Amino acid sequence: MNLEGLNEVQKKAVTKTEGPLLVLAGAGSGKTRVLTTRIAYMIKELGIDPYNILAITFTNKAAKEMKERIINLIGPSAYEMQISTFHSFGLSIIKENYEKLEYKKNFTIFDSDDSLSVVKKIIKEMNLDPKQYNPRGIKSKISSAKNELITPEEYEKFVTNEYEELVYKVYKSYQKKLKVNNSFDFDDLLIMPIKLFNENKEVLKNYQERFNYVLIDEYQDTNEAQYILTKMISAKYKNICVVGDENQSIYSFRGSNYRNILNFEKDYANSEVIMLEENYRSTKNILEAANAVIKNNKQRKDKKLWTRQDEGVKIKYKRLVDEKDEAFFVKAKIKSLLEDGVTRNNIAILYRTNAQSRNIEEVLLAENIPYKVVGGFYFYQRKEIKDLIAYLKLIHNSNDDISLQRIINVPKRKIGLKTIQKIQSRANDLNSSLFDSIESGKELEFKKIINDIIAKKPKLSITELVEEVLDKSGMRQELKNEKTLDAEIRIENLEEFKSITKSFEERYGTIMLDEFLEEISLVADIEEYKDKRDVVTLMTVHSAKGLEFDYVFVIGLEETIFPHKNSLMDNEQLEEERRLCYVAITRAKKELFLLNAKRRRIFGMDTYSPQSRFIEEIGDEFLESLNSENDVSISNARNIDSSIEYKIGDNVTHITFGEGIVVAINKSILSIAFPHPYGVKSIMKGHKSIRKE
DNA sequence: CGGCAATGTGTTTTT
DNA sequence: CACATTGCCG
Repeated sequence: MNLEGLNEVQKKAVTKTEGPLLVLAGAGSGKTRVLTTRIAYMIKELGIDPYNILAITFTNKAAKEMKERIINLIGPSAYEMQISTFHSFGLSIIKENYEKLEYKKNFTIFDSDDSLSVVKKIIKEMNLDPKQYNPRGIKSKISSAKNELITPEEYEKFVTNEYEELVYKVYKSYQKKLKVNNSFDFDDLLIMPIKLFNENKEVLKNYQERFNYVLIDEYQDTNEAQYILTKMISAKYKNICVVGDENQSIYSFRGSNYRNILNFEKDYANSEVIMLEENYRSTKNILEAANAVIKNNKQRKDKKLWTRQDEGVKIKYKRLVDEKDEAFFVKAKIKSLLEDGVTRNNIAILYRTNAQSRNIEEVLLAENIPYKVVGGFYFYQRKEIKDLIAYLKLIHNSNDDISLQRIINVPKRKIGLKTIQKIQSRANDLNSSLFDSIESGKELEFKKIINDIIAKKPKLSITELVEEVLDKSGMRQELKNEKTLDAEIRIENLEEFKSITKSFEERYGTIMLDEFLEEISLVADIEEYKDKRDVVTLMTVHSAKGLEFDYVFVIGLEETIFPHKNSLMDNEQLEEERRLCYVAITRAKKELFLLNAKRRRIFGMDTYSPQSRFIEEIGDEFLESLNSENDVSISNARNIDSSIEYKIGDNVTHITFGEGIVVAINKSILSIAFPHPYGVKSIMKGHKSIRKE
């Protein structure tokens, strides 16, 4: 096993395999390399069975990457290893033990929207005004409680006011509903294994024996449930290695607690601590800028990253007129980088909120610069896709009342509120699911459709099953009848869904419905199923954690955006924004551009914000301002050939997005439907990026 | 029951 | 601005 090329500290982190180990790994300190080498070392040098190793990462992407890198190091035996996110690890335990949890095999997983629907429904049933009691707020309270491992019974004890009393009632009923629906929400994927282990010590023992080597990445982002789960699994052998950096803790809104990492030494006796402080990623300027920002946080261990690298060029800062100008600046800069021979894969644009991607997309689109948006909710969030998935969920688990209610009248079957109330009350009387309680009326026809598909299911592939649903449900026909552009796009999207199922089948062979539903509920990011292309990357700073790029643009550095307005009042939250900024800066290897806009349209309203405080915190030493007194907008240049006429239905080819169909024309703007995952894009008539067939 | 217009409400961040 | 929800009419 070749450990050359690792520094002394890294080598130690690789070879100290027994007992508790805390690796404090600063940004860019070669953490992933250490982790993968460590696992390879354990298997190859020490002969540890990969089956006995559990590695937990924070995102599916990280899990996938880690697995690939280990396979490169040691070959296919790495497939024996469990490398997954906390949530998919939890799910795998649930799958092996659903009976002990008193669930049926065909359980489903509720996504955040499903959970919200349940809460809304409960509030309605309690005859409360959802305006007065915001369902989102209540849902988030419930989720926090669950992640703190507080049961409804325990929650009741802490109730101090009317609102908490209400949350308690909703929480209790929420849990009951999940159970009746034979379903788990995201939080359950962590909690249920803990419950299982508490009630079945021998089950826990089996997992402890199996996973006698445990590795946890991004430990600073673990919440209470994840913390306890980790502790339980590793309690027997205590061969636990956690890796993290409290300066990069950015998920407290999800209950994560960076104190878990600070307390590690107290939690595990005889633990060893290794600090990786040499940064191999960024230039001195970038690294020092990051240090300058983070030192403003009071709550942190004092540690400082250093690098042997050159100073590099100063960070560029530019304040622009508005968000369009900002996007144009990014585009212009990217173009010149590309002309200098930089490849698109080495460029990223980072932002605080998902909504900010839009302006950038429009400009890149018009300029034929291929890009991908990572993590956007894009596809799976579309109505028609969610409807289709609801059909699949109901077919899989007929107890899923939430899915049933979503689609019982999709397409329109003249089943309205009255009918649903009727079914509901019969279901209550019979103590059955909505689906089982149906025995007459229009709804019986719906039931028949579902039952027919269920009967055919064993003989069908997922793609065929989807086809069957689109066909027999009447969804496709209804959209076809509409003959609107909107409907056409929806049909396109549904067809596109089949290309996902197909790529699944090509990749994994025959896949069962439950596996498929599982996958799409846990891996929301469609980019994961696509081949790597040479494109510019757009994503939130949160999604960028763990990644690196030669050239990084951070946009929207304004007070109220970054730091976000909701965080300005609370110092704890402000410090988290600052850590987020630290993450953003440290993504860059060679050059960093910081941008903001004087004026920005938010909710259709013009808003004016001063520059982000983080700009000043970096200071002139590392920062070069590109602002001058007489700045003018640069966003008026356009390249259009107005002589080309278009009509709806025209086939066009876009250099980046391939073949598309014109689905709408609004003055000089064309709406063109492109294949998945691009969807419908707006492009100027006659723009040089498109060619009429 | 469906359709349409009026009204209102919201965006941090993600498994 | 974009969308979801509500209220009213046929």
